[in-house]
Amino acid sequence: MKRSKIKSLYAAPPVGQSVNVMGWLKTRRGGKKFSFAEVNDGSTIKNLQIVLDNSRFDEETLKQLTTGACVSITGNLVESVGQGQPIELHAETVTIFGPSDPETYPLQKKAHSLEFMREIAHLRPRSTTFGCILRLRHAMAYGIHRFFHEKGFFYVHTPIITASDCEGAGEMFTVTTLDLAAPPKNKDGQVDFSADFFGRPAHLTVSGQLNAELAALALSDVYTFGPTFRAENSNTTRHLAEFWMIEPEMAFYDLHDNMALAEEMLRFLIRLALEEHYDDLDFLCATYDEELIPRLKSVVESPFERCDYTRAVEILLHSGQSFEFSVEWGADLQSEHERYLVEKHFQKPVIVYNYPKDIKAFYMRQNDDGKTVAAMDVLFPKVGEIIGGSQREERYDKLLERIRQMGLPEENYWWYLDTRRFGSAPHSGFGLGFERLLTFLTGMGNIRDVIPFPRTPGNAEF
RNA sequence: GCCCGAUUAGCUCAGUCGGUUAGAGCGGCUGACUGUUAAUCAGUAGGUCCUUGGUUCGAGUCCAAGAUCGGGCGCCA
Repeated sequence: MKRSKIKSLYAAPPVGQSVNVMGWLKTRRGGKKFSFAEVNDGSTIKNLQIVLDNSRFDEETLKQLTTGACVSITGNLVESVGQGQPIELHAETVTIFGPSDPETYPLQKKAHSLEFMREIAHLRPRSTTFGCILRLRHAMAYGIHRFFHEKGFFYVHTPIITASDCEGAGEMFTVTTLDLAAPPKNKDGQVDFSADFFGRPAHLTVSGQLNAELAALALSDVYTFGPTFRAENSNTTRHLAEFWMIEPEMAFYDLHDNMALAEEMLRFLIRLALEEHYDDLDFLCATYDEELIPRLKSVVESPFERCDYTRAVEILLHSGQSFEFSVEWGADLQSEHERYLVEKHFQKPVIVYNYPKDIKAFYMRQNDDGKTVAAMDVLFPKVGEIIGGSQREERYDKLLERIRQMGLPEENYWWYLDTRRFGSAPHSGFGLGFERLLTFLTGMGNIRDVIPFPRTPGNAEF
């Protein structure tokens, strides 16, 4: 018999028919005559209740129906007599694929702390919470491709291994095949990377942006969506050493077009989650954060605030709030400042734009005022900065000037500068941190709980 | 990297002023129960009190160092 997924049984119950389900037991309740088990196969948050007439099964089989066991059950699907579920399966045959010793299986039929589940990351996909998160993570990945595809964007694959440091800042992981115990040295005693695999120093990418720009200056609208790596010693609930980033890059977009696209995408994705994955969100809302669904709805329903940096500074200076870090034109906004703007002053997502040029990257387009660049950050409640982007500097001379001013190795950027020498075009783009989006969407307080296998300083288990 | 806090049973935690035999709930196991919903009821097992050193007649409790975890900040997405 063909196996049915539980999601499809709930969607269109074949009541009165014989069906087969396969999955993992969440719990079993035993009685003298009947036993009740709940099986979950991950296709949906919902479990299917299995009813077993104890007299039909040998004791050994019933004994092996423990929390965590993997089973295949065939039987008659019927409308449930009991309250709490519309349908249930009256078991006729039971096969135990993988028993699970209840004394040592770490996931019990009770709530566990998120901290504990991080320690059992190899088993936490079996938990209800992580099942929700993995389904939502998929939904957002799919939604991102769908959003861009429907707008005529092309998905480009930018390299994971790179010899350039995109922003001239940020610690990178080195990629090498040299013998670390005895690397070849040159005359000056430095490691001789000409003997390395790539014949030069190589790193894991911190951003696909520069490569995406190359594609945008041919295909007009493109995006990358891939893993990125930062070797920063960041110990927060918002940072990972390995994370996924979505980076669209669009020719002929100015900063305001860029902001409009970012807003449209975020609202599209959150609406998608609310419409198609309400079950999962509802569980997370009830379990972890009762404000979750209202917050998601408010983002979908009300437009984001636009606020230029200079005005943001004015608002903060006149806020009457005392901040740990003082507010001053020219300094970057601190977390506490961003939080005030989003959560207190505007009470909705805010896009801050036109930042002082000295605190932003070399590739951002200089504004006519000579002081600011066409940068923008999308700030969300609870999670803070979720997107950073800009209109790119398309003028060769201005770009080269910034590279030199910032002391970057000009020779590394010859190919990037070439795009400004041949058919340069105004263009813009941004980077969305995938896990930050998921942190916001799921209401999880820690970014380590929205990625299957988090990599952070000192932690690469699993 | 900086600043706080925590670490006691499988999990979540309590443990008073330093005192003799370290507790609870949940989970597990055993049994009872005619359809249960994180079932209920009864019983039962389960401990390197993070590690090392120190103070003390005596340390889960006080002190120091270290480890690990958590939160905040910085860097950013």
